[in-house]
Amino acid sequence: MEEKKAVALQETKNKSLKNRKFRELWNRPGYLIRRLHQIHLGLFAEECKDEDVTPVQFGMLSVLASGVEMDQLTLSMSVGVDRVSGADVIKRLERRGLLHRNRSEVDKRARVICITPKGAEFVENVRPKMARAQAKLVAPLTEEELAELERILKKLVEANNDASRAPLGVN
Amino acid sequence: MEEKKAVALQETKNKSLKNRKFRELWNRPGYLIRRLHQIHLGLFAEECKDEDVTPVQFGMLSVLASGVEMDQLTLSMSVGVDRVSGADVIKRLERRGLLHRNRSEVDKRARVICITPKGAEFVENVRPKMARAQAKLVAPLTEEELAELERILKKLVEANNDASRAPLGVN
DNA sequence: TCTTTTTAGGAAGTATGCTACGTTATTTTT
DNA sequence: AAAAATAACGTAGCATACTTCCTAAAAAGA
Repeated sequence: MEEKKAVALQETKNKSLKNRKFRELWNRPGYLIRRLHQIHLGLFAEECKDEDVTPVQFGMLSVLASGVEMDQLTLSMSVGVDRVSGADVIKRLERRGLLHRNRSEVDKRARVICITPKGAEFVENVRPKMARAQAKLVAPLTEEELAELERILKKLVEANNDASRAPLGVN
Repeated sequence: MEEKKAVALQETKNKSLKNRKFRELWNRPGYLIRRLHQIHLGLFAEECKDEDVTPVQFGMLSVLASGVEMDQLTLSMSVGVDRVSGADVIKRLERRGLLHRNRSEVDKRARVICITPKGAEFVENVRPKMARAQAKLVAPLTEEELAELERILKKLVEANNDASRAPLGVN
């Protein structure tokens, strides 16, 4: 009983501690992550302004660039967006002639997505620009900090994967 | 001349190293950050499903909750979104009666935003849920890892602030 | 004072990223 | 084989988050 009380008290303490800690926007991890996401979008857009492409669009194309074919859902999941968002992105990429959406012979519900030669060329063209955006994003860090950041981010994404609305590896 | 050549060679090496490093989605910091951002949105939505509020909406309200008044631009910048996105969010919050948009007497262009009693109550109601979402997001980390993550994120956001499309402290 | 520039906001357009609902096709269960 | 569950996709709707172009007001400079 005594122990239980002590635990409850400790939990209350932790809770109010966290409430205090997260009181300012600047101390909320979620806020910092949102800001960094915005910054990456900005850097990516700047590097790729001639190509007019977004990180998600490039992500999809670079998955397809190895020559694999897959349905819309698999493709969406492999870049970590939900089915509907993915379908939108795919539609826009099709409109630009960077990929094909073929009806599957095996499964009449599915659309099989494959990259076009134009799309493959596009990927190789954009890849160095994407890499520059990534490099700029983490440029302020030392090598040790970058390694630590990547380790922690991967840990968080792996551990919380099911909390996302577009969890990976579900299908 | 020899030195210049060496430097150029080194740069080429670094570049191809980075190209190789960022080849897989999973090793792109921008990708990991986007995923973690999604995860936070998911956790926040889960905690606040009864209230139907987003992190940005809550961010705005919690800035206003101290009783300050400000124009739309200042408010938008203080939570790190651009003018237009901010105006949209403010419109929705006004529709729900959580804040007022009054024409400024001093500057006839500006709208002065202030929180309503209902809005203030809302903030206090939601604050613990927001804190729980933050806590869940970083729950997989040790205290040392959390401290390191926050330090690195702040460093990145500060250093890259101007790269964002909604830089802070500009106005 | 008058002109120029800057600033606050509105409106329209686009992309990402969801939820919810419906349709059709496939798979599983009975 | 028929019924039920599941799965892939489509459509509609909403929120965030930008861009660009516009108007009107304020500030700065000549």
